[in-house]
Amino acid sequence: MDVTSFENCTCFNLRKAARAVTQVYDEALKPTGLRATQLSLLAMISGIGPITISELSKQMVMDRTTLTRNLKPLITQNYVTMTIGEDRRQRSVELTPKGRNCLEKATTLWENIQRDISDSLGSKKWNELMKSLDAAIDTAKGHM
Amino acid sequence: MDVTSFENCTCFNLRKAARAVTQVYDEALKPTGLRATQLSLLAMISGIGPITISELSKQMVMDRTTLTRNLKPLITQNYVTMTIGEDRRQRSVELTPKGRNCLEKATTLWENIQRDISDSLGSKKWNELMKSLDAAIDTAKGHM
DNA sequence: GGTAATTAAGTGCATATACACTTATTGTAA
DNA sequence: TTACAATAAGTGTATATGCACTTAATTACC
Repeated sequence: MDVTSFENCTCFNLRKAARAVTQVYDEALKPTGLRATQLSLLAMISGIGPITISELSKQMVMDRTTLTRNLKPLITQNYVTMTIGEDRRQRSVELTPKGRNCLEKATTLWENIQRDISDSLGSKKWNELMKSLDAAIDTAKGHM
Repeated sequence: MDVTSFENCTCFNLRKAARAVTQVYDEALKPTGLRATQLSLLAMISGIGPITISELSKQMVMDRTTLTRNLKPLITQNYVTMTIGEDRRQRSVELTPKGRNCLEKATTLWENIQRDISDSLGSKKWNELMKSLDAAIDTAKGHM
């Protein structure tokens, strides 16, 4: 494959795939009112919360200011609380019971679409995709 | 690998990788004033233009309304022209000489970062990534 | 030829993304 | 202890993304 052909742009193809797959996940998650990114956030906070904005942004590989804004609708809907930490510069982010409940309900739908997509891809190709993405993220981090 | 573990969410990992890689490409393209998405658009229009909005949006796997908005800054900067087609519902999109010139200059920078990233990944892993992304896009399209 | 269905594109709204800059707080060194 | 450096987070601005709805033009059917 020709690396220097525009149609093989790593960035373009990653974004294209992200757009396509996000639409499928968003559609599947519609009954929950959550977008794919929001579910990722709830799941991440559930797994490692209480956590600060900066730390969470590192875990998500997401700009800190992007994270702040992505948290906003989740806080408005009372899925997440943001409180001032011991170090008063920090903010501590945590799931509410309502957020945990929403996450639990969304998990079923997520599992369905996640399995659906990985089945369609086939186990081998899905594993390759996951490994390739991890490698791409590592490589990109090395260039930042 | 466990398909039903949140950290292996296909959508989350695709978006995460897209974020990380986009930042690297955007940084590399800074001297041109183009973002990665804008360069993709110029390159695509250059390759297949003149083309209608709907057709271009299909090629980009990008929502038509997203495309309209992404074209705006390129039109403002006079890199792209949008004219009314024979069928007056359609818009015909095309590169200007200025746009072609900008694309040409950006191509060198793009080739550098594209090669840099694929070299870091290694030829084998990069090829796997490209193939996996293509497969993911096809699978997603099948679910839309 | 006229009306209904179809098609092409735009707008309103909301989220997603990140850089540059600012504000508030904490740590450090003279 | 005070002044400066470092750290955590928010805001302004601009692009990126797509759904729901609207407008304009063409096609199809009678």
